Amino acid sequence: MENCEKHSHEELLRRVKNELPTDEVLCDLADLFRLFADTTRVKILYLLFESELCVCAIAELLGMTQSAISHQLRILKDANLVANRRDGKTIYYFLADDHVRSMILQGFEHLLED
Amino acid sequence: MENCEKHSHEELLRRVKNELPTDEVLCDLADLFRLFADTTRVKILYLLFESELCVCAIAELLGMTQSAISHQLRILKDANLVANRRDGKTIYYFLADDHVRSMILQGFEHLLED
DNA sequence: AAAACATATGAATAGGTATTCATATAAGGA
DNA sequence: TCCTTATATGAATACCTATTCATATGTTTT
Repeated sequence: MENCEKHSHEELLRRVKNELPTDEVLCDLADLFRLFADTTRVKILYLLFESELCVCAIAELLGMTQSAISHQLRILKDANLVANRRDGKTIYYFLADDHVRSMILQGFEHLLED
Repeated sequence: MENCEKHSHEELLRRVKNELPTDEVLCDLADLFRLFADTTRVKILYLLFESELCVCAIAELLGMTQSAISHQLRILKDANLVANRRDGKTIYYFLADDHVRSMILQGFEHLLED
C-alpha cells in the first residue's frame, strides 16, 4: 500500500492530485447533492416546478404532516433552493433558482439511460 | 390544513399532482443523488476523471484507509458509476459512464453561481 | 380579547450510513 | 509451499438525519 508507484507513474499521481479541488469545495459539492438525496425534498421541489404552493397544500399533496414538510422546507430555504412570501396567514414557497430544475432534470436523464 | 382549496385552485392542485412522477421514480432519483452526497465518494469520482486508479493509489491520494475506500468503491460499483479491471494483484477502477462527469460538473456550476 | 388557522420549531426517537477493526480471499514471488 | 501484497468484507461503533409530538409564533376573524 505504501508503494503505489509500482502501479501508477508518480507524475500521473501528482497531476491527479493537483486537479482535485480543495476539501472545502468538495464538501460543499457533497452538501449540495445531499439536498436532493431525500425523497421528500425531491418531491417538494418537483411540486414547485409547476407553481408556488403553501405549506398545507404541499403536505396534503404528499400525504405528510405539516410539521415534516415545514422542517424540510427550512432545509431547502437555508440552502437557498426555495424562497417564500407571506400572504396573510399563508406562506407560499417557490423555487428560488432555475438551476434547481436543471439539476433534477439532469438526474432524471441519468436514470433513463440506466 | 384540510381546506387548502381556499389558497390554491383545485384544478391547479390536480395538475401539480399529476405531473409528479411515481414514488418509485422519485425514490430512484433521490438514491442517485445520494451517491454524490458523500465527500469521500465525490473525491473518488473526481480522481477518476483523470485516469483509472488502483485502490491503494486512491487511498493514498485521499489519506484514507484501504478498507474505507474499498467500501465506498463497492457502493459506486453496485450503482454502476464505476467499473474495474484486474491486473495481477491490482484492481483498477474507472468511471463506467461519462454521465457521472456531467452530473458532478453541473453540481459544480450550481456552486459557482451561489 | 378570544378563538381559529397557518406555520415554525425544539426535543426525542428511530433508522440509516461511513469508518474502523479484524479477517478473508486472491494473486505473485521466494 | 510459505510469505507478501492487494483487495474485499462482515460486524461493531459513532454520527447524522427524517419524522413525530408538543408547543410556540404570528395572522385573521368574530
